[in-house]
This record gives sequence, C-alpha cells and structure tokens, in this order.
Amino acid sequence: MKTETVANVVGAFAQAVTDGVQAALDGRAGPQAAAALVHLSKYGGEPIDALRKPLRLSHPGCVRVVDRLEERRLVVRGEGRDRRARPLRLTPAGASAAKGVLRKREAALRRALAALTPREQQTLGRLVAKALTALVEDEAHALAVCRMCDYGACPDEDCPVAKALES
Amino acid sequence: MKTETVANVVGAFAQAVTDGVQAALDGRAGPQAAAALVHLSKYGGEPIDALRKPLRLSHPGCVRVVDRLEERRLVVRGEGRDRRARPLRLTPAGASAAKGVLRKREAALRRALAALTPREQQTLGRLVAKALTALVEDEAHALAVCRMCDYGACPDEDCPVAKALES
DNA sequence: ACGATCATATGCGAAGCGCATACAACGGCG
DNA sequence: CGCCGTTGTATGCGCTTCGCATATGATCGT
Repeated sequence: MKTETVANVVGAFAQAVTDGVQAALDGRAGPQAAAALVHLSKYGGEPIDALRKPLRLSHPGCVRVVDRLEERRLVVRGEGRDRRARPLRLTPAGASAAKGVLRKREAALRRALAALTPREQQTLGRLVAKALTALVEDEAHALAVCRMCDYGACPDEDCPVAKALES
Repeated sequence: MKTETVANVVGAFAQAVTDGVQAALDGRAGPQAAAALVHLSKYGGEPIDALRKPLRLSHPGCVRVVDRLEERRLVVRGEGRDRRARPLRLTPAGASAAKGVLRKREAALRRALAALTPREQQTLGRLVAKALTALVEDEAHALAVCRMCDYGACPDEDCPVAKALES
C-alpha cells in the first residue's frame, strides 16, 4: 500500500469512527453538550471559561452551552469564594448523562474494532498511541482531543496524550 | 493495554485526526461544502438528491448547500434530457477548490502519521483497512465514510470500503 | 389528457455560534 | 476609604446552517 493510500484510509476510518460515536449519542444532546458533560465529569468545579479549551468555543458560546445544560437540570452553577466565578458541577442526572455518553461511545468504539483479533487490537493501540503522542501540541490541544475520553478506561501511565505533555 | 484502553485511545485519535483535517480546511467552506466539492469531483453530473447520502442531509439541506456553492461559482446546475434533474458539475474554480481540499486533507493526515516509521504505517494501514471493511454497512454508509476520500490516492483494489460492498 | 410520481425549490422556525458590549466582583494603590 | 483596571460572567444582535412542511414544474403510464 502506498503511503498516500495509508493516509487516505486512516482519514476514512477516523471519519467513520467519529461519525459512529456521534450517531450513537442519541438525539437531544449536541456534540458540544456531550463533550461538556464528559469534561465536567472529570474536571468538576471549574469555571465556565475552562470549557473554552476542550470545546474550542468562544466564551459566549460556552455560556450558552451551560445555559442549555442547566435548563435540562444536568449542570448547576455553584458558588465559590470568588463570587464572580461560578464553579460548574454536574447534578446526579448530569453525572448519569455523562456516564451514558461514555458508555455509548465505548460501545461504538468496540463495534469499530470488533473485526480485529485481540492481538491486532493491541498492535493498533500501540501504533495509534505513538502517533497520538507525537500529534498533541499543548495542553489546550490535549484537552480538546480528550474531550470525549473516558479517564477510567485510560490510566495515566497508558495515556498517550498525558505522555505528550511531559516533554 | 486493556481492550477498553485501546478503544479509548482509538477514539481520541479519530477525534484528533478529524479535528486536524477540518482545521486544515481554512475558513470559508464548512465541512459539508468541502465534502460536496470532493464528492462532485468524483461523481460529477449527479442530481442534487445524490448528495443526500454522502452528506447525510435532508433534501432541502442539499439544495441550500448547492445554492451556496453556486453563489460562489464553484458549482453549476446543468441541464439534462430530463429537465427536472439538474446535473451538478464543478466549474474550473470548483474543481480547483476540490483539489485544494484534498491536498490540505492529505497534508493533515500525513502530519498525523509522521511519527510512525514506514513499516509501522503499513501495519497501521492494514489493520485500519480490515476494521473499516467490517464496519461499512451499505452503499449509503460507504459514500458517507468516503465523502472526503481521494480516489486518486485509493485505488479500487486497495479500498477497504469498496471491498465491503462486494459481499 | 390526466393523475401519480419524481426532482427540485421555498417559507418558516429552531439551534448554535461569534462579535461587541454590559455587568458584577475582586484587587492594588494613593 | 474610594477609585480604577482586571477578571469572570452574561446579554443583544445578527449570521449560518439545518429540518419540516409545502409548493412548483417535468415526466410517465394509462
């Protein structure tokens, strides 16, 4: 296979995987809302502005995302010492929704890899991890790339994105 | 690496790749417009409704995408024997724009794989092709997955998506 | 010729986003 | 203490993109 063919096939696979994950997250929640829930399930208590990096959104955009999540009772704007900042926390329903997103995502990813033998999956994981470590540029990029990641499934010592930030 | 870790890392990589490709397509053209250009560069002369499958859009959505492309002089609604159907064709500027999209996409994909040795890239290509062949469900899905593909870089005998449709 | 069907087009409203701006709380400093 | 720049958040406004419902025009079978 020529190099450009490999690149093209990897591009198509990446499309298929992200499309599949998005399609698995049924209806009501847009991609940003789902990513915000997952992010907050890992980094709860952060102010709204912290969502700008993972979601790659303007500040007003983040405010509106949180508005919609709060309206659906998935997120609450809390109170902190600094009364400007509103630490964001998931409600029980929000935590449950975040878990649902992660569960559906993992199911879609498993479907995508189902045709590979366990040994092939290991090889794929090793190669993809190597490529990903080299690809991540800085902390903001890392948060964006991992905005849908399940930290529970990805221990720090295996996380190729965490490795990229050590340098 | 545990199976779920592999799945998670593949998901993050797919995000990083698709994000990187989209970011490489500078500003003015949304993802749908870019995909429509690429699709038409391979399947020119098709009616508007044929865009529904690759773009996963309603018919009115397709009409509006074509409206915008025609306004930018990248596409023309042609005339055929059947005067209901308007075979879509790229203008020279449109063909050039499609080539630009493919060029930028390939550059982004190469960056994503740059850290892998040629041998590793071959292995990755083989594994990804196998997973992709098993993942594609039908023709509509194939067109959607390949909506940004460069057919010139992906000969039929290597295309894992074409293989999926032979069954 | 006429009605069903097919390909395309439009009216309308909703969602999501960014820019510019407004508002409220904090902190330093005279 | 009061002032002012900074910081975190919120809002007004308009733009783009989308789907649903519906409309228009061409074609085909009878």
